[in-house]
Amino acid sequence: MLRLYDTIHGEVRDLATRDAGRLSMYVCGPTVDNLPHLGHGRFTLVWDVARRWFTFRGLDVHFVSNITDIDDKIIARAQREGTTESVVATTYEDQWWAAMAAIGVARPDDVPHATQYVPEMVMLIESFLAEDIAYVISDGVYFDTSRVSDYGLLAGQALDSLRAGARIEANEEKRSPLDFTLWKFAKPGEPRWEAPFGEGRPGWHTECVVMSLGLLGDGFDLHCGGLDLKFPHHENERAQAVAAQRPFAQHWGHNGWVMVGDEKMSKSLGNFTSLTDLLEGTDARAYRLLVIRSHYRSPIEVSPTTIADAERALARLDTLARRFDLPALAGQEMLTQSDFDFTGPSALLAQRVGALLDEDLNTPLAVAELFDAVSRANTLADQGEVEEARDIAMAVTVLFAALGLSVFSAVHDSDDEVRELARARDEARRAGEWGEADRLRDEISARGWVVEDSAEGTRIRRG
RNA sequence: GGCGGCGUGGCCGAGCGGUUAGGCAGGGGCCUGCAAAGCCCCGUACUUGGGUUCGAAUCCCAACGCCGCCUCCA
Repeated sequence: MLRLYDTIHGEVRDLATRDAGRLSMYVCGPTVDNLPHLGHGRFTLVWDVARRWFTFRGLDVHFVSNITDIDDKIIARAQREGTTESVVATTYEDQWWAAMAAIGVARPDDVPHATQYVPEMVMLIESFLAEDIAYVISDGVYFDTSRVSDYGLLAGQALDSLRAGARIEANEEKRSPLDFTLWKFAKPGEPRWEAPFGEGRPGWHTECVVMSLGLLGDGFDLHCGGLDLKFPHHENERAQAVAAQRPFAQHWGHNGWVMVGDEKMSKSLGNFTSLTDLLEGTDARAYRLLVIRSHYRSPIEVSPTTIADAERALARLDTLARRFDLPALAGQEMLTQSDFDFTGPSALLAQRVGALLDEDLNTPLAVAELFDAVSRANTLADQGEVEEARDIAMAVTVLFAALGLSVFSAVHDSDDEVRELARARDEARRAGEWGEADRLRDEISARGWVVEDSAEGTRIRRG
């Protein structure tokens, strides 16, 4: 049984599914008003890993993640840049998918866009107005939070306590500072949709309820997002579902933050905060390894140091793949356990790693287990137990691939020139001309390559 | 003010009552013509002060420090 921490209950619980063998999962996606940042990278990686693991374990996962393509920030950017909202949204959505592809996050099964669901949202808001659960004031339509008796469930605080902590609200017309926008009336020049209660655009919280329920249906299984979305976003989504008398997500998952060292976060300091920047010049797999090396609910430190650390750890894995000539796995397509045959020494490994991941996705312990297995495989190979070693090494790459981390030989195509130098060096070595051999090695490394001598022959790899 | 989290060896990061986490970096060794890769060994860490316990990094209390949410945020 798969188990996962649930925010509402505050404990790890069985991830029971509404439909046997199927898991419906909604992850709040980005607002496309800017380049994706490291935090976006983390949440997408965390839930991509979860999705992949659930799939690996045999569940038929229906994974939905939205794109918020209309929002104040998008409007602001469009005005600032003298362009339209849809140009801004399209531009940054393209950047988003490019970054997702780069970090190996699989495409969701459905990608609802907020602007495609406006009529449904209008209907929902109308029904709230009809029952006085929502009310109209000068700048828009608001949701009356007092109408939901258990409001504050996700926040872990009662309505009164939340209200007491609310900051000074500029809008005096609201019944309560906690009441949130369902619909914003359009100001001159702003994009607008028709609605009986006035032209405007939907509020963010309304988008996600409508899209998640619309695509996954009542009482879907799992709703995920960053910890910061817990309140008010998820609280407000839930409040609307409750008010609409529709069973909502049965299980809530929230991932931890990305810490970027101190407050100094600038490209000039090499302290990149944009995912796009990070991906320039680093192996994207390093970020995934960094993410799975810690628990998804813990904060992680992302800095040039921790990324470089992960890159070196990755090299150790790639070296293993090179040693056994293992094929690269993972990518857009997801793996299923039933496609693999874990027998012999790898059976125990797969079983242990599986048990760890089944229990609230304990990726750090799973990774530790896998690194142990790397040592074991190398040791066995050193001792000549090649078959057994290969079996374990293979299982290591499969299990990493199950989490979306592709381990591969990284034998980049060296050019003819480098290959010729290597051949010349081999000849020199055969002739015992060590001075010449070393000189040739220097030439090879000056071109950015590393030569390795082994029983199986000379290998050239990227340094 | 309310709610919540965190402080682990040089760095990252698990563990959450008794066992070597793991990775990276560092030191020593084996292997190698020399390297690279790999393997072995090493550092003996848990903010502080009390307490509970046969036994605490792990539970309780307090203090200090850091962070998050209560406003848009992954």
